Amino acid sequence: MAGLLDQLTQPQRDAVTHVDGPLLILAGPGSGKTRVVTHRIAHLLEQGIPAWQIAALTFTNKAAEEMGHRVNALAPGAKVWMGTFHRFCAQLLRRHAALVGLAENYSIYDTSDSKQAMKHAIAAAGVSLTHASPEKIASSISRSKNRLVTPEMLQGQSLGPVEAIAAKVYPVYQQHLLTANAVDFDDLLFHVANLLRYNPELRSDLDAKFRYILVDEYQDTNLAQYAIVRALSIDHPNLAVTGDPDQSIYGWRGADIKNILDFEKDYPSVTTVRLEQNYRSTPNILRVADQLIRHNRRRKQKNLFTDNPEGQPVVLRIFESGFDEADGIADDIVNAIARGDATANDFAIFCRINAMTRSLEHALRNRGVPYQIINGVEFYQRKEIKDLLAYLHLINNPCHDVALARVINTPTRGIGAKSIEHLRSFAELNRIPMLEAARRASEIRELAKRSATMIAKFVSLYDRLATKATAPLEEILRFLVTESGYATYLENSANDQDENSPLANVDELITAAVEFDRRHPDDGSLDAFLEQVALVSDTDAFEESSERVTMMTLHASKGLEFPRVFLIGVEDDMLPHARSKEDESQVEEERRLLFVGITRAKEFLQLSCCKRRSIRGDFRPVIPSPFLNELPLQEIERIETKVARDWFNEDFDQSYPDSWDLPEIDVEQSTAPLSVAIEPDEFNQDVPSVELTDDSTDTGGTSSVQEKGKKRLISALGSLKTASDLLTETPTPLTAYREGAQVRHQQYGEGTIVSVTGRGPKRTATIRFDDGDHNFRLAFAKLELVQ
DNA sequence: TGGAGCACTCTTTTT
DNA sequence: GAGTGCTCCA
Repeated sequence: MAGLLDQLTQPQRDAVTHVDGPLLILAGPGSGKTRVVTHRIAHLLEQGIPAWQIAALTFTNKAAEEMGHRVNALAPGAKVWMGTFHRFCAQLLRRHAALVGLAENYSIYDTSDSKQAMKHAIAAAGVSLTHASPEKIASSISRSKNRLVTPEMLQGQSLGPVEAIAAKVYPVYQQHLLTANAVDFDDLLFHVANLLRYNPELRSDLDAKFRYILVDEYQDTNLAQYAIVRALSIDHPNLAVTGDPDQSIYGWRGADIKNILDFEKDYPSVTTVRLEQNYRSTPNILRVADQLIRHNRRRKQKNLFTDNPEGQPVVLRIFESGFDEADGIADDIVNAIARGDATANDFAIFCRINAMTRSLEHALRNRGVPYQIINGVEFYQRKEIKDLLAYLHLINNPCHDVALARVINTPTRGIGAKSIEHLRSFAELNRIPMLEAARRASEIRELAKRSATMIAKFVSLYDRLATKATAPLEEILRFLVTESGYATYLENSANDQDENSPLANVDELITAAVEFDRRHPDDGSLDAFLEQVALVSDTDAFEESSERVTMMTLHASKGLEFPRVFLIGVEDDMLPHARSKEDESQVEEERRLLFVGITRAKEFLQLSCCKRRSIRGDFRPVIPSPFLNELPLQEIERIETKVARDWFNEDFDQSYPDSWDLPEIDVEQSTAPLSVAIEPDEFNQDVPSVELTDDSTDTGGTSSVQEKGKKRLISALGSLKTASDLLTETPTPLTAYREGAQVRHQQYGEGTIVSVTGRGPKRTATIRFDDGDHNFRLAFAKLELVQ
C-alpha cells in the first residue's frame, strides 16, 4: 500500500490524495487518467472509507470493466460499485420502481423495441407524418427526456413543427411504456433523476449512501445524468469528475459540454487538477493534435506535452480513390507484418462512418489479414436472438407488449397481423396488456373462431413456459427452444452450417446463459440476465489481445490506443460530416472527433483522403477536409500516389468535374520536407488484363469454366476490377433526365417527364404515364431514356 | 401468409 | 450498394 503514490507525477498525486470535496480532473488524452482514478479509489479505501460508500460511474461497460480490473489489482476484493450510468440507474429503479409507477420486474426496451412502441404510439396519437418522420419524433422525445422535460411540461409551449408533433406522441408513448411495465434507455436516467427530484428523503438517503462518487468522461454527460450526480452530491459533495472537454463527441446525443466547462461554477470549492503530460504518443503526433484542437473556441486551454521520443512524422496520404486507399493501407499493413516490424493487432483503422469500413474489409480479406470490425449490427440484433429474448422478456414481464407481438406468431401459428391488431385494440380499449387480451380472446367479437383457438393455444404455451420462470437460465432457454417449436422452425428454414447460422447463434445464446448461471449461482434471475443483455453493447466486443487489425468509427475509438493508426476519409462532408456543418458548435465537435482519433496513436499516424470516392453507389469527386489546413503541415510528410490520367475514362471525367483541383489545398504551398510521388507500375500492366477479361465476355458464349477463370482473375486483381467496373457501369448522368424527356419504366411503360426537382440523390422526377403521374428518385428508379 | 419487387433511406449510436 | 420496410399478388 505504501507504494500507491510511487511513480506518480505531482498533479497525479494531487488528484489521488484528494479525499473530501468536489474534484475536477481535466485529463488530456493519454495522461494516465484511469491510473489516477483507480489509484484514487484505492487511496480512499486506504483511508478507511467503506467500499460501499464509493460509486464509480462510466459510460461504457468496457471502461467499467477496465476500471474494475485495475482497482482489484490495487485493492483486491473491495466491493466498490462500478458500472455504467444506465446500469446504476437500472438497479436503483429496480428497488424503487413503484415510485414511478412501475413494477420491479420492469423490462428495458432496446432501440428496436422502442421503435416498435413508437410506431404504435404514433398511430394511436393520430398525428400526420407528412412533416415529421418517426425517427425525428423519436429523437425529439429522446431529447426531451434527456433534458428532463415531461409530456406535461410541453403543454402550452410554443414549439417547432417536429416538436409539436412529438409533444402529441410523447404522452401516448409513455403511457404505452407504463402499461407494458417497461422503460427505454432514456427512461432509466429520466426516471431516476425524477425519483431523486421528487423524493427528498430517498435522495438524502442515497446521497448519504454513495458518499464518494466518481464520474468518468464527464464531458459526455447530459442534463439527466448531471441532475442525478448533482442530487447525490448535495449533503456530501465528494464528487470527483474526470474528463476532457476536447474529447466531447456525443453532443448529438444530448451530452452537454457545458457540464464540464461550468463544473467550477457549480462547485465553487472545487479542486482542479490538470493532467497534461501525455504518456501515449510521440511529440509528432501530439503536436498535430494540439494544433488542430487550438482551432476550437469553446474549450479549456491545455498544454499537452510528452517526454516520449520524437518518433516519425505524421503522414498525410492522398489517394486517387477509396479503392486505392483501401489497397494502399492494406499493403502497408501486410508489408509491415511481413518485415516483422509489427503484428496485426498493432494496427487500427478509424473512419467517420461505419459504411467506410467496407472497402478496407475487402482489401484486408484479399490479403488474408485477420481483422475485427467494431460496429453496431451485432449478435443481439439478430432475428433469432431477438425472438428468443422476446420470449424470455414475456416470461419475465407478461405486460411486455412488444415482446408479445414479436413471438405470438413466431414460429407461425396461424395468428396473423389482423388478429394481432384486434388484440391490440382490445388491450388498448381496456387498458390491459396484450397477453391479458389474449387470455380474453373469446370476448373479442371481431376475432374469428379459428384465430381465437390459435390464440388460446399460444396462451397455454405461454403458461407452460412461465412455470420455468425461476429455473436456471439454461433450463428456461432449452425448454423454450423445444416447447415453442422454435428449434424445428429453425431447422426447417435455414440449414447452412457456417458460424453465423441462426442455429449457431442460438447455441451461442445458450452458452451465454450457461455462463450467466455459472457466474450468478445465487442471484441469477431472469430479470438480471435480461438487464445485463439490454445494457451491453457491441462495442464491448472489442478484443484487445486478439491478433487482428481493428476497424471502427472514430466514436468507438475513444478510450483506446494503438501503436499504428490509419485515419481514413479525412474529406470534406465526411469529416466534418455534411450533416454536421450547420453551425460552428457542430463543426467544433467534428474537430474534436478528429482530435480523439489522432490522439489514439502511439507511434505512427497516417491521415488519408482521396480525390474520388464511391459514395452511396456513385463515384464522386471529393474535397479534402478543411481540418487538414489546420494541421502543422510543414512537419507532416505528404505522400501522393499519382495515377496516369488517361486511365480514367474521358466521359467520366467530364460528367464529374474534378473539384479537387479547384480549392488548392495549402499543402501545396507548405514547405513539406518530403513529398514523394509514387508511380505504381502495376497499374499499367494490370489494366489491359482487365480489359481482356471484359472482352472475353463480350465475345459471347462464356462457359462456366471461363466464368470461373474470370472470377478468379478478377478477384486476384482486387480493387482494379472494382474501379474498372465502375467506369464501365457509369449510369446515364442524372442531368440527362430533363423536363420533356421520354422515359421507359418496367412497370408503367413509356412516359414523359413533367418536372424535375431536388438535387443529387434526392433528385426527383414527376413522370406522366398513361395511368397518371408518378414520382421517382432518379438515382434509384429503374428508368431508361427513350431516344 | 409469404415472397417478390419496388421505393426509399443511409452520421455518429457509450446505453 | 445494401438494407429495410411496404405493397401487392399468388
